[in-house]
Amino acid sequence: MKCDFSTHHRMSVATDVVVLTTDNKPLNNKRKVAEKGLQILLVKRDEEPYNGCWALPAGFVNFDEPLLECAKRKLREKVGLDDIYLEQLYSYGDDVNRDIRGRVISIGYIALAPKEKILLNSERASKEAEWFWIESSTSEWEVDMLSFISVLDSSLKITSLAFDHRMIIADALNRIKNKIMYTDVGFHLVNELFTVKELQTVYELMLGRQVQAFRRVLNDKIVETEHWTDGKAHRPARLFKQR
Amino acid sequence: MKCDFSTHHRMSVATDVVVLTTDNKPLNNKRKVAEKGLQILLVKRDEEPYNGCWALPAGFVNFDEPLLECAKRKLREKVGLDDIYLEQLYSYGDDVNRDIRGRVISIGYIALAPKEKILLNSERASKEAEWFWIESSTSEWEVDMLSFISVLDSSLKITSLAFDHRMIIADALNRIKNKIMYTDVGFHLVNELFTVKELQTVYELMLGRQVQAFRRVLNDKIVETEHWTDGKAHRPARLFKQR
DNA sequence: TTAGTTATTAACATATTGCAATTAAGTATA
DNA sequence: TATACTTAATTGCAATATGTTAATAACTAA
Repeated sequence: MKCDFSTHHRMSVATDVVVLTTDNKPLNNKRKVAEKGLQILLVKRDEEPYNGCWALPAGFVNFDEPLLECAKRKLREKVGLDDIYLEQLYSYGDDVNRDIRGRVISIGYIALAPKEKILLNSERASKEAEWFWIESSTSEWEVDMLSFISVLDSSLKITSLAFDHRMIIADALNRIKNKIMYTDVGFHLVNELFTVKELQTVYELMLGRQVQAFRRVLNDKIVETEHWTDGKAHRPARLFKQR
Repeated sequence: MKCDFSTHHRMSVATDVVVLTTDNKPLNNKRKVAEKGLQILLVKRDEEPYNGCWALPAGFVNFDEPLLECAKRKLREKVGLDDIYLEQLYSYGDDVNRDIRGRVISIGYIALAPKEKILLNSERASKEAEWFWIESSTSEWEVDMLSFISVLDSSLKITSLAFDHRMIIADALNRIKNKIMYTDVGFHLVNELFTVKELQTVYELMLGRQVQAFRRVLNDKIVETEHWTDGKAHRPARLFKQR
């Protein structure tokens, strides 16, 4: 059977971006230590379906637009982000009814950046965009175990996200978890200059476990600089950069 | 700017499948040992563009068809394969002109199977499908270094493949290479019962290097059976199965 | 019987990692 | 100023994993 290149098989293609970063959690009464946590950027939808629901920054790919360019554009338009690390995650299109409006194939992307870099552009961000803490009750990033808690209002806990975005987020977290020890993706979540502790925290948050002798393990991926954290507290730490 | 769900952004979506297996290479005059090699299944196109060129088994996704189902269907239709391991690879759509006919997003898939399993269905295979040896002059699967040599006619060496299929193949090989030591994908390339040597060969072909003390490394992934290779040559080898 | 081939295990060196202790350099406070 | 406290960074040791080589086992072929 010849395949005719007509319109009968045309469908909509969208990109969905999982924007991840880390930040200091609010100080716990019991412990004075500034614990770090994982954050994800979500936007509140203002149209059907899922109107009012929180969702990943997403949008349709224009007919003459590269996929990656669409992901970048949506980050620019919806949350004012630019020049951020992006990698393709997975394509979602096995459930033909994943979007009630019609057949939509969605290309998932992962975006990573240190919080400082993102804050620079935050004034341009949409008012409907907000950071949420990512929590998981297991060391695995399982769909059922994921929860999202508002950074601004800890009483706001999202249990349902638009479309299949919960699954996309779980896939993104597992992707990073699986490759962080074997690749250099972790460096996208710290500044150009970073302390060993900062980088270690990123790795441990993604892995959901501690990493022993981190300095030794990462030794050939990082290089000392002559800069130090300013000594406002305790012993100053040496700043490193990626080799 | 609201996104209108009309037809202006609709495009064609296709699946491209990289079918990989291993087989015995023809006996070399100098060495009697039956060396193994990697093979890929390609089909000869019978329509424009790239009419007459070799290409990956591929085709357009129907409007109401899951992506994975489309990949399965194309393997059935074009090369008579069924019940074969399939995993999604990557989606190709950054070059808006990758198909001269219009905007086409292609979802790449990887299919793996031992040659014996594939041969069972070979009678149903298209006459225009053929296995090719995959060679690389480096230990990396680089696009420039890949070459494809016909299994049936060693003088037939493909230097150009249809569309961006050469890149898709390189991506597929690197994907398997990167995950074979940390996952169980390698088992899809051997039979249910296999010798240590057979599994080791699969790993070494994908990695492009030797793996020392393979039995020890894979020890917790395999389990002994009471079956042995039939003693037609030399010492019989114990057959294992996946744990 | 002996040499040749493949399979399998073992022995040893080296590399990596988990774990715990130690030293270093700052702050806070009595 | 002395002491306790906090964080940073290094070191030592045990346990595990891997690279390398050798030894042993089971069969074929001459």
